[in-house]
Amino acid sequence: MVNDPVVLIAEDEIAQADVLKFNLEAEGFNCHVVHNGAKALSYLENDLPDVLLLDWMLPEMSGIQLCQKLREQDHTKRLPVIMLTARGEDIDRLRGFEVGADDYVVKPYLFSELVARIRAVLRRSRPELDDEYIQHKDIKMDLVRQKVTRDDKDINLSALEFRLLRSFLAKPGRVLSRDQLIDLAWGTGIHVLDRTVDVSVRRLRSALNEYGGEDVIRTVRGFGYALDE
Amino acid sequence: MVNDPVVLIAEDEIAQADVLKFNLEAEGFNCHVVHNGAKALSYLENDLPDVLLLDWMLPEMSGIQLCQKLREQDHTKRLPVIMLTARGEDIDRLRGFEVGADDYVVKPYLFSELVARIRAVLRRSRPELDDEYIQHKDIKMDLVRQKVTRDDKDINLSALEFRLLRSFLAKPGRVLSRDQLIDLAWGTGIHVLDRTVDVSVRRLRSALNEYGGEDVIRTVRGFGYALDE
DNA sequence: CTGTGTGTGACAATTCAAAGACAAATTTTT
DNA sequence: AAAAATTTGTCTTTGAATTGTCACACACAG
Repeated sequence: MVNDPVVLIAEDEIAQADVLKFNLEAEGFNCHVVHNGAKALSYLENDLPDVLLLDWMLPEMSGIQLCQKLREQDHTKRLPVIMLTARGEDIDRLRGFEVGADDYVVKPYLFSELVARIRAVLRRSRPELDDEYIQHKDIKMDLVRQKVTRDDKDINLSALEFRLLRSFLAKPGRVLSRDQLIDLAWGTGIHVLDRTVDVSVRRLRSALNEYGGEDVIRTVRGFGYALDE
Repeated sequence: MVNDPVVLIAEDEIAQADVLKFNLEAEGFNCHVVHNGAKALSYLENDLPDVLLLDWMLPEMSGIQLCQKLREQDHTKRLPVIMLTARGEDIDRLRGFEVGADDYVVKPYLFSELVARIRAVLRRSRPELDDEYIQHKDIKMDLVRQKVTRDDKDINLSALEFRLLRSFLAKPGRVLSRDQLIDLAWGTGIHVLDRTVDVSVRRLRSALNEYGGEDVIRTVRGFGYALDE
């Protein structure tokens, strides 16, 4: 019998950490919570989790600093790290500055997506946990690699188009209003015009139909759009 | 006239409210967020959501106080309220219906459980919002897909015709006056002529009878219209 | 029959979404 | 760091569908 994967959550907001822990445990992860960088470090002296969920903003020692420190220490050098960042917090620094995170998730996140990311990171060390993807008709979406294929041919989507398609795939058939789509694909609190959704849907459509095939997105006049079933 | 159930989230922690909103929207709820009791009250002056998610600890006015206040006001008296409380916060008082919440969820909560509670409360107060389908004789209306079939053949309805038919289906057999229909299908406060209702009913009729079948809408001379039983 | 209320066809005003274009912002390449 | 390529948001135009109103025909009750 294999032990449940262990997740260390480094997050200063107690309420948020608790909700996270509770939900992840229901998904079969074993969680420990620490509320600042120092405690994370001292925890890691004794125990190595399978993955570290690291809030970008931590008191005393920021997520970046902690992450860099981890990369210096021999025993934590290969520890998988997933960063939790708020939108707008300079994500470039994450990639460009070679902080060394394995992945990052932007808040507010879809809980199911976070789980998928964790599973993906774990897959490296524990290959019995497999990849997470969504399929609908001939469209396959790999949540982790951010890749989409249709009829086994690669579809090239921008980040926004990817999130838009993901919103549709999450609830196939359901009519989503433009406002809902903005919340789901752009993010809560982001302000763009209704018409911008139309344009992005058009771009998504034409990307999906690049190699032929029927239009899978149904326009529902006066309401919004839906994925055809 | 949005179709999805509307959830008002009263929670002061922005990050937490955002994650909640994001996830609930992916489940098909339409969410609004307010960050304190006063704002919740003023929101409720104008709009009534289908359910209120209320954090026990709110700045300025606690969740309890707010809830009690809501029970005093006529228009919010029957508003379903789900309390979000931290463990240890005195749940007995909630149970002892001293406060008047319809249900409560203890933080940290399982996201899926919260969704289940919301659905349960919704089922009680507005069962038609929780259903995917409304059916009447050979007419099926799929609310989340915004599709109508009669005798399994697709019926093409405009947005207004859809809302009109939904109004009839919500109260099968009951005679609805033109004014009532205007409130239900056009929206409260919208001004159109009585005769406009007649014309829209005609259009709805002819759409429904496109592939044959009896007229299901009965004219009640001097009163209005009703769905035949 | 008569007057009120409803169905019908027609029409104009309005609303709505697709397409095309373009500039600002972002990312990638050089 | 500069240049090129891509992505993204907005605007305008265009065509089509929807919607509100009217004038007139018809139906029904008294």
